[in-house]
Amino acid sequence: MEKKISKFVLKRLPGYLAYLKSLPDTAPEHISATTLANALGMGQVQVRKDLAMVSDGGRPKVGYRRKELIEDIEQFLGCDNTTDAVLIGAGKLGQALMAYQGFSEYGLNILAGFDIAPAMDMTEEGKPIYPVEQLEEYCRSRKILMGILTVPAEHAQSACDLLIRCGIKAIWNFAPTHLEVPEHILVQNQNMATSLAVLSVHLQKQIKDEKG
Amino acid sequence: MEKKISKFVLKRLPGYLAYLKSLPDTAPEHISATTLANALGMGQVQVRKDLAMVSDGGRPKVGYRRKELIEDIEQFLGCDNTTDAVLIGAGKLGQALMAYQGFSEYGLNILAGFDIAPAMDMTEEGKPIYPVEQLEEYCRSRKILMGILTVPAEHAQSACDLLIRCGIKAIWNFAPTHLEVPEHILVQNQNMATSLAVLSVHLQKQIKDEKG
DNA sequence: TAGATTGTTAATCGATTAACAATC
DNA sequence: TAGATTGTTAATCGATTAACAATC
Repeated sequence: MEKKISKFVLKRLPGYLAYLKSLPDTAPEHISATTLANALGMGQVQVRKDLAMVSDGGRPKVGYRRKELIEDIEQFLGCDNTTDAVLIGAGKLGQALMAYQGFSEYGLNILAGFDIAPAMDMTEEGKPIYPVEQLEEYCRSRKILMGILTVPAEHAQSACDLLIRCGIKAIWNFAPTHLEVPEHILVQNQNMATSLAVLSVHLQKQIKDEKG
Repeated sequence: MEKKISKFVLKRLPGYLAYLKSLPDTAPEHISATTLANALGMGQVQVRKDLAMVSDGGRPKVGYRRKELIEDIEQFLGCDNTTDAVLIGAGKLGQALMAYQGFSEYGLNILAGFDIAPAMDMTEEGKPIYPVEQLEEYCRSRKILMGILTVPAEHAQSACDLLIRCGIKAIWNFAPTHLEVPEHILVQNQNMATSLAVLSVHLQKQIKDEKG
């Protein structure tokens, strides 16, 4: 399975996975790309092509074995081996993320939070929150590669630089700012603003259409 | 400004806006697409084309008047007139979103939260949390058009249906599920799983490259 | 005028879609 | 065999990029 996969495909995979997992055990053992496409409101061909990238378990006439397909997608996405991560900025959002159980489904494990001035030394769920001074030692000793950034926009760049100094290779950025990073570091922006823009423009059009 | 804008452009606009706003008052009055592009690590041509979609204030040799450009983007994105929204699912994430100040920058105002079994009757910041039974009356009387969905995945579809019955036209979905909606309703998925997928695959590759 | 910067028109690139052949 | 479904090859579509003309 040594093909290069496009980001578009990659972003659709979690959708398939979530749907497949949501099916009850009583559901048929096999599922076709067509069925999946209809359920998710997508084109048949696209689903089939996407699945072909990560699995070769598709059999004409019957489709894919559900369990096998789930495993194939999970393996591709790396859900099977968990990634440890640290979170920087243990405010409301940061704590919400640390508390969220669902990440384990995708192989993410937030070990600890860090903050300039921790308001408490652990979350309600018992995850530790440390002062940032301890970040480097923590990351180095545990070989952490992923950092989650939930600090205010004005501190985002310096927090980002710090993470990189600590050996982090991938940053999940919740701050609404552009981050300047070296080439080999990946920043994935979880930018609320972009989603809001889409919604907002849609609503404006909707309102205008109603009037006009 | 009656052009049809692509979603790709739309999603880049908030980035420009955030950067422009982050500049201090002492910064030069004019800014060129080239400068913007370099600052955000993008192509010059793309920035120029994007800006041309929302503003005609660009002057050869000098660039855009910063303030004017900010206004133009804001007007396009509808940041100038606030959108009222309700939030359904007042758990950790829901409360974090209700508390977040930054949305007002983009014209979003979360009026109230709703929950099946509210753990409290307002957030720390003083925003009300009501039982879901009151959702319809609340939305109808205030003509709310936007709903934010922060319920667990298994309740997402029913909560979504409820929002639509209440007259909501646009849904910001934080639940990791596909939602089935009528044609005229817009669902914008703030899907953490897709971002995670991108990060995860990048890290896997990184690790493999180091070994190999 | 010369140079910087804009906006436009054409070329490239990649993703999606459509048509078809292969297979159980 | 016939039909459903897969995977592949070609066509379309749209976004990005490159080249250029226009303007201050």
